[in-house]
Amino acid sequence: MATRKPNAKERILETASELFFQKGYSGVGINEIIEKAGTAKASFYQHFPSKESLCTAWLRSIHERSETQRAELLASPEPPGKKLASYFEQLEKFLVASHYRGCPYSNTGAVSDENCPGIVAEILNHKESTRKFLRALAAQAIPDSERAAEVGDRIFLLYSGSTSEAQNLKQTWPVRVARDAAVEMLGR
Amino acid sequence: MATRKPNAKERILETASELFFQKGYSGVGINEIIEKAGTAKASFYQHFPSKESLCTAWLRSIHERSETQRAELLASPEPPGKKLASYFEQLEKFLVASHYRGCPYSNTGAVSDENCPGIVAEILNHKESTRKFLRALAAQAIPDSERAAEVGDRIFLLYSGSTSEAQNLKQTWPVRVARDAAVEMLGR
DNA sequence: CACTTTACAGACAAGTCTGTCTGTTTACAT
DNA sequence: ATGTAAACAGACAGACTTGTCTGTAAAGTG
Repeated sequence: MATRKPNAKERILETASELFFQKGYSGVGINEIIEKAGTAKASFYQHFPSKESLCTAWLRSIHERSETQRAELLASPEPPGKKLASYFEQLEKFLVASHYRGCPYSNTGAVSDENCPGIVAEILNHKESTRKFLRALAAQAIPDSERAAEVGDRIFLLYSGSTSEAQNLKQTWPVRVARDAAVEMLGR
Repeated sequence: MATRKPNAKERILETASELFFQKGYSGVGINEIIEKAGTAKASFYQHFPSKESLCTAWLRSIHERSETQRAELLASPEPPGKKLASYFEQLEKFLVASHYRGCPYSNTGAVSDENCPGIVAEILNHKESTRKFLRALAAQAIPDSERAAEVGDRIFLLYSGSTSEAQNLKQTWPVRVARDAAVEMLGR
């Protein structure tokens, strides 16, 4: 027995991604992760120096995925209003599929101590990146660049608020309300 | 020694309020609470059957405080736009004073398990109450009641999003951006 | 075949957590 | 003054936490 399976690191990261997202960073322990990933504890600490570093690896991986999605959307030839609407509709699908677990970054930030600089930095990076994306999308519809930045920021807040409240209320109306408000903002 | 101080329950609740808010529900233990409150563990469990019940008592107490503030604001004779602006400015002061700890309800909801029905109910209650308040405030400026409800919901999302992102970014601009957007929404 | 990398199993340390329990002391009201 | 309620101190149980350590087994490479 003890059949050695390769790619322990990948298995750990995938399992941890699922668990961190569904149960929150502080709600999951190393023991549960390695048990569900089918690895030994020594294998874990060979690849990750600490639980926090596993967390930052997770946040970074989902950040990269969303970055490519956003780049594709920005480059798409559809009208900006339609792209924005479909961005919110993507969010709605994501929230329903994940049982309204909300934003992984905000959730993690709500529990991680101040003495977790790596995690805090990852959250900051992702949030600023989201803001930048929405400003760029707004700029595709609004010529005045100063006004576009302002509208982009407003949409950023609607996006964040709808994610958070859909999580709290376990309902989808916040996302639809935010989508309509955001699209209206673009349309002038 | 062992000078018996009365009002152990109050001291516990006050201490826990401070700690839960600053460090998050899952980041604070019973031992820390009773130590800082200067009570014995037995005294704690005489007043609260569990940590969760202490948490719901905390959430309820701050909910009641904000309810009276909102009732006063709704009844004030100032124009609705001004009231809304000052509601956001209150939020900004609160966030700065608390070192950007964000919304106690959302923060608690991000970590409490699904098997904490009392906490979940308290969050739901507060959030629905906030939504109702903002709908009522919007109705004071918008005659069409259906449109007022829609605008109230949008402001609710701006309010939530600005709180959340001010926490993540540790900056105040989200609150000011949300305030301006919200006031504009009322003004037509 | 020999060597190195990778993963395995699992005990262990040192600390945390919630909650229970026993017993003592203080304050107050009758 | 006597009974009762509330608060005290603190040991204890049992489970959990992160991280370390020792040793072994399997796979790939020269």
